Amino acid sequence: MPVTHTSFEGDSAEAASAARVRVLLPLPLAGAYDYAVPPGMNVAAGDFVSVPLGARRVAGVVWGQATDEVDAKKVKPIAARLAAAPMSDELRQLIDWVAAYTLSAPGAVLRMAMSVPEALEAERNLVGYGIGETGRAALADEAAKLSAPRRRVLTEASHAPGTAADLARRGACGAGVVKGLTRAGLLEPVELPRRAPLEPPDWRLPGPTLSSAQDVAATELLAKLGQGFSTTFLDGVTGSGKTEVYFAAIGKTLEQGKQVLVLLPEIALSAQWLQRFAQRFGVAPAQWHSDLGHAERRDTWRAVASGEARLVVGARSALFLPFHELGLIVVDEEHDQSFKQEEGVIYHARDMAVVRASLARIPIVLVSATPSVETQVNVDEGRYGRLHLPARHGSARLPEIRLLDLRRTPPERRSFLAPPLLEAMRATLEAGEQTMLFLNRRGYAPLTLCRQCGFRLNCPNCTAWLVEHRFHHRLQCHHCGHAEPLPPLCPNCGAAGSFAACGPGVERVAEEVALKFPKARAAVMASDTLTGPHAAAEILERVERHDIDVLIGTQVVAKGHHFPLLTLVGVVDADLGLDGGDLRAAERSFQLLHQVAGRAGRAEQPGLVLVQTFHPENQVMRALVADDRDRFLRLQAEERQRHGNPPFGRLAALIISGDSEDEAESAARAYARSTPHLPGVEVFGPAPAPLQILRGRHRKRFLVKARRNVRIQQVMRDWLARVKVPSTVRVQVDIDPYSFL
DNA sequence: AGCACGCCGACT
DNA sequence: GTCGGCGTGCTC
Repeated sequence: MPVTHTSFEGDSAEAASAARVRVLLPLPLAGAYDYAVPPGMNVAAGDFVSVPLGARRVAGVVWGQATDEVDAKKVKPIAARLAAAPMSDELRQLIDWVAAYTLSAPGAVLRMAMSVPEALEAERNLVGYGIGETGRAALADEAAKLSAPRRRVLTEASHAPGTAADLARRGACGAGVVKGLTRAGLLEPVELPRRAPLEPPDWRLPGPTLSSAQDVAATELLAKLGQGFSTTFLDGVTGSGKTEVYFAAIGKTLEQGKQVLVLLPEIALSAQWLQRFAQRFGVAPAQWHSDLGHAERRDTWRAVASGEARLVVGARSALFLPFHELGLIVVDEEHDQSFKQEEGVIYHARDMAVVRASLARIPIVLVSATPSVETQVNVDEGRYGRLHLPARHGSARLPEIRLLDLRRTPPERRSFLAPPLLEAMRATLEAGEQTMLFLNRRGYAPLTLCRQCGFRLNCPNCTAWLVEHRFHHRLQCHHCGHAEPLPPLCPNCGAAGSFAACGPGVERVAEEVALKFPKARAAVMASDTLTGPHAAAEILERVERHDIDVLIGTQVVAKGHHFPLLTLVGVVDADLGLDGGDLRAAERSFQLLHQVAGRAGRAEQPGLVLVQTFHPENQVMRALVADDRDRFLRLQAEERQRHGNPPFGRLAALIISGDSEDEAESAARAYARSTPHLPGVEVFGPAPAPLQILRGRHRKRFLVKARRNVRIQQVMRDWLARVKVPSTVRVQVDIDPYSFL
């Protein structure tokens, strides 16, 4: 093949363009840019390159053959080909796919796959010092004149080389001694690896004995490995042993020499999963999440690209890691909303994981005890397979769930726990057992108002109330992070001491518990009272040791963790998630409450769950009490079908925001004038967004609803192209919106 | 995303 | 008289 400067195929007929390639840059540009391949350089699609862009140099990826459309005068040569292993075809296809699906710039998607630019540079080893021939001779020669520090350092170096600082520390002397020894030729510079190599997970370790149901499921799952793309929903309640089933598939995939990706929500809080993995495979897995340090990120990215990391467990962004030999993807807690990224490139990691698996021609397993309606419908319609695990004999039985109708048994004034719940708590305490109170609301009170004039304390940047946090002595906005001290006087009427807290948050429930059960040891667990994963682990340990009688928490307490003495769960306000025009509100409530309820009880003694609600007749409450998930899902699916909602129809949101109400309003009018009128497409709006002002920006929303067979991306693209708005106006498209704020 | 170019307020 | 604010627009 006449490879002038590139190694693309079929370029013999266009020798001129053969020297030009498209390079995708990790920037939100409309498309890839063309660059000339300098003589002597050889590049292929997927190669990482460094290219000039304006005055700077940017790393990018060769995306393909260039056309000759761009003026030759503009085209600059590639500066260098980078050492990193080229990006796989599969990952490049995923990036294009996600960009097209979400209506994002391809470069913006690429940026997620190139989140650590330093990882592209060749791995540099550390300069260290080891003992040389002369040094060894000097050390062996008793008569040699060696100072005590020099002798200590040489002895240390003879055991193992190290960096200058390392040897000085081990020899208990200054760095000058190492320097001197090097100058004298007794120590010689050597290259040291920058970090210890990753231990691969050991799939040979014997797993636990599987129950017959687990064994059947595992066998079926194993049969799918290496057989191309398939999607399997692994269905089972907590304690049914789902994890062991997919661990079997992981072991087999590792044995076949393939890499594995496990996506988890909120990885920072799942120390328990890591522990389980380590128990099963002998080592901690490589991790990928937002609180990794810089060096750790770089090393992990490289280890994935080089194939050193055989398994990665990560949050949604791990989806864009540069695997080359991916053999299996697992999405645990597939229903969890945190898989939906709501900023920047707006995408759903579970759905895009299915796309990656399909492009890579590998199996993917979605795991949940309370599947999303989307997944359930995909199973019903035969697109996804299903493996079901019944609750295991001898495992925790489902607790008894009882509704407390707050209209019939209201709590006392200024109190939030109804008498039957207080009574159950008293009995639980007396029995020496533990209670968990669940309220999905951080802080002390969601609203603070002035009793004199009725003024409500609002966020200056958002259309939202400020939430009082007594723990931090502040008022906080839960949308933009604004925080301020509680003002001494009412900012509106100047009254002193007139503030009244309205409604409960976890801190206020804790106050009530302290008041009514002064002897009980209580603790609050919410995302803002925890300083990190360690803090969470510490509280859970205290619960385990029975240093805590009552644990009060937000949804961070809903996941995992079985405490044998935890026999009572109280849901303080089960109606919290029900309102709002969100089509997934009921589903989300069910998932959360089901998960919370699962915290109560143990094998010998099933627990009790008391659910405080004003709507005992609500579908969610009835499904909870009857423990009838499948019927609930069926009803939800039917309702979505009746209204043409996803997955039976398609939704897209258009969010317009500007610095002023006027700006947002006039931009919204411009879009309204060009609203698409197409068969099977309905447009709602413009409406002020429920959060009219968010982070100081005024917002308007359109909602587009289309029949399933409509290419909604094309509809949105055309609409956007018809309208011109000032550049200060931001226009975001959210395909398959989950949040309606 | 950077970075430069470009027109209006407080300083040497 | 300049230094510098960040609005606007481009980068193959």
